[in-house]
Amino acid sequence: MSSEKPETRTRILESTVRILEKYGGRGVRMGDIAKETGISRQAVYLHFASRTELLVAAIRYTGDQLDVDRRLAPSRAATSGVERLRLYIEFWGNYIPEIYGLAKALMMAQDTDEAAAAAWQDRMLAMRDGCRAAIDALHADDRLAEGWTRPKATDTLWTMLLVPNWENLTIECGWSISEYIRRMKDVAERTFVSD
Amino acid sequence: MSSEKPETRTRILESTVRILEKYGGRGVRMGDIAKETGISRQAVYLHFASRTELLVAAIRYTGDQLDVDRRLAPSRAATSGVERLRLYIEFWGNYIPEIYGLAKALMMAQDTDEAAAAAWQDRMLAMRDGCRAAIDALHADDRLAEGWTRPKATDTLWTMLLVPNWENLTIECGWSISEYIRRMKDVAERTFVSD
DNA sequence: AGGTTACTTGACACAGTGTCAATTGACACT
DNA sequence: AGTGTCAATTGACACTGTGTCAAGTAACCT
Repeated sequence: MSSEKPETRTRILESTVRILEKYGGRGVRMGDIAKETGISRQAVYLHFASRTELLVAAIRYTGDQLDVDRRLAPSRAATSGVERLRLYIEFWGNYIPEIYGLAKALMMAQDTDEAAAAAWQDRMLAMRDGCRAAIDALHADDRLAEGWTRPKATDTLWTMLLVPNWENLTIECGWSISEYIRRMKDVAERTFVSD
Repeated sequence: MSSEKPETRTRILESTVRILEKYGGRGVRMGDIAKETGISRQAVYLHFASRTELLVAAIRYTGDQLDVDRRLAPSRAATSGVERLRLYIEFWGNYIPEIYGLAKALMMAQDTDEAAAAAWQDRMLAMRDGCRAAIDALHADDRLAEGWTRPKATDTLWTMLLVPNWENLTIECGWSISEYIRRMKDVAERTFVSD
């Protein structure tokens, strides 16, 4: 576990992230990852029992690398519910592009792979917690718009922020990251904030 | 093309829809479809050159069966922009559950299959037209909320109504169809309608 | 009877995942 | 030098699912 020389396991994870990012998660095979790492296909299996296990490890690895806690700090430190909501959307909007390749691969693996589904589910539930915290903060300020219960508002905000929506707006519609963030903040405010 | 006896092609389409609906689009193989139809796997290939072609034909077939034009009539007959928006969401919310199995299969095939991607894209662009019409109607009434251009509002409404969102709210969060419709109308109104 | 059409049967090529066994090369310990 | 161990290599193979191909069959039409 020391870090004197880049361990093969780590090198595999890094090239997995790199290559997945490059091809947007599409059609990346175990052999491609091995080639990118500069080892044999079987050597990958010495470190990860299956493609899914590798994908799951890769998303954990990038999560660690990207230091989610530090990025989340601003929204956690928000002094009002509205500010918390805005800062959380800002965090998330800047975070997605960094994990998109991985996310795409994991989302695609979901269809065939139970473990991948569970791993992605886990990540998305973590994101849901962030949404709930923002909605709760809004509610605590008595600024949650009428007609919403906290769970329903959480469901809705969570759904709005899902990766396929980001994908559609940025990749399909050609929005920039900053436009995505700006407009999602706007939509969320109009939808959830009273007054 | 007469309809005296159910043609094999039609029977294949019907069992495809049935089985896809049953398994939510997951893990349905050509052999399963053949078995469900009561013919050999190869017979399916006599009518459809590939799995994708079959899926595409199946979605067209259900589209025809479900008589989209009739269902769209109310929203097209709306006398105000707001009404048009609400009725369009109502149409769409009732329509998705009927095509969900197919939609899921087609969305999954997208990852590996160019033709499936094109077919689904085509359907989604048709849906986008409906969104644009609703936004245009709102704009014509001068009720499009400030900050929106018509294209950006169209992109956003379109994205909101995408199938994965429906999937998340109903299947994952457990919302009923009517709750989905009610709340989506509400969100869309708060987001796009001024006053 | 002959011909056409729709379907069946069984074999096979191909891609990608995952497994297995035999082998190599480097390093460490004695 | 000799031995053991560990990581990685090589090549073969099983398995699944798609799509292809060729030969055979059965019903229907004239």
